Amino acid sequence: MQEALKYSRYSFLLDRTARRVKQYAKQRFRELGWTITVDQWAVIKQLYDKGELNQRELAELTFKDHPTMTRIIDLLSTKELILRKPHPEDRRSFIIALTNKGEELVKDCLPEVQSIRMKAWENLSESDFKEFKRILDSIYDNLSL
Amino acid sequence: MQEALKYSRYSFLLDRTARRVKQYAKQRFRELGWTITVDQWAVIKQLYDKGELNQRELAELTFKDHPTMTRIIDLLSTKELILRKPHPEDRRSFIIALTNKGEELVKDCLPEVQSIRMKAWENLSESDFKEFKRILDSIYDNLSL
DNA sequence: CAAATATAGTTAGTAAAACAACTATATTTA
DNA sequence: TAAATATAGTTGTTTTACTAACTATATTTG
Repeated sequence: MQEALKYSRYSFLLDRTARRVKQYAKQRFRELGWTITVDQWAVIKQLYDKGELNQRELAELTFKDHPTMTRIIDLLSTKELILRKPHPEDRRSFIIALTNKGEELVKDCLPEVQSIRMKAWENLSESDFKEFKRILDSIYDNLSL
Repeated sequence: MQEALKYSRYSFLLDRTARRVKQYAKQRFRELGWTITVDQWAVIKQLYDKGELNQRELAELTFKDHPTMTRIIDLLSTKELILRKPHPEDRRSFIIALTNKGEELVKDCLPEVQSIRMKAWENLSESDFKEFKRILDSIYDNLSL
């Protein structure tokens, strides 16, 4: 089965490219003197877009698991970019809110993040984007539980 | 600039899908009772295909950095799947070789790994694969240093 | 209502990624 | 040849991923 060998390569390409994208963003973040990581950015960006959320909601939106989210939240709290507020009706839960400092940071960084993201997409078209999304979603769904 | 917002999504999709692919393979490895990780597999598969290599060559082939390779090699050595042999002409370097046990493991696992890899590709075509590869390579190159 | 179950979040362990700083050895060049 | 530079690999630190096991609180059900 020659096909198997060939399609086995997609996972390598996928992993390699995903790591490069993250590495590139991480490096630019560093160069710009930002003290947050790319994954931390994803969280505060969600809070900026959607407003206050609990940890479960943040985990679902960013496709991270709960322990990972706990730790990212811990780090963002230490940096005083977000705040854990007790949930008024559910004592198991926290409401996560951006601080003023966190909101300022998102506003300041947003244009630069967009240009970092655009960089990867140079020389690619609108229809490439659609194809790419379709194929990624298909892979994702094929492996869903 | 509406485009920036939209293309910012590709990195999320990419990261999410790459993680799912790795997670799926990891879970299948577990279910099959295999004691190696997906990244460890990538290393012993290279050795199986290409024969003895040094750590630098393995790092380049798998697109991992040297510290990461050192640690994967350490783990595979502990499991006695590979062997670090001194390089006859360069005392800084090691030659990494599969043990018999390592070679047996690759032979035993290969068909199942291929079927794990094929699973992701269900409902996708030959030309999808070409498009996918082209776009991933383009992103990778756009972000190269 | 009490017991069983589900949910929100945390902690612990292992693996991996990225970076910096390091040791040891080779190679280049002044 | 001695000094400078390059290369192979290691170690330490931080962050993230995933799993399992855990605490505390809510909800369901018998």
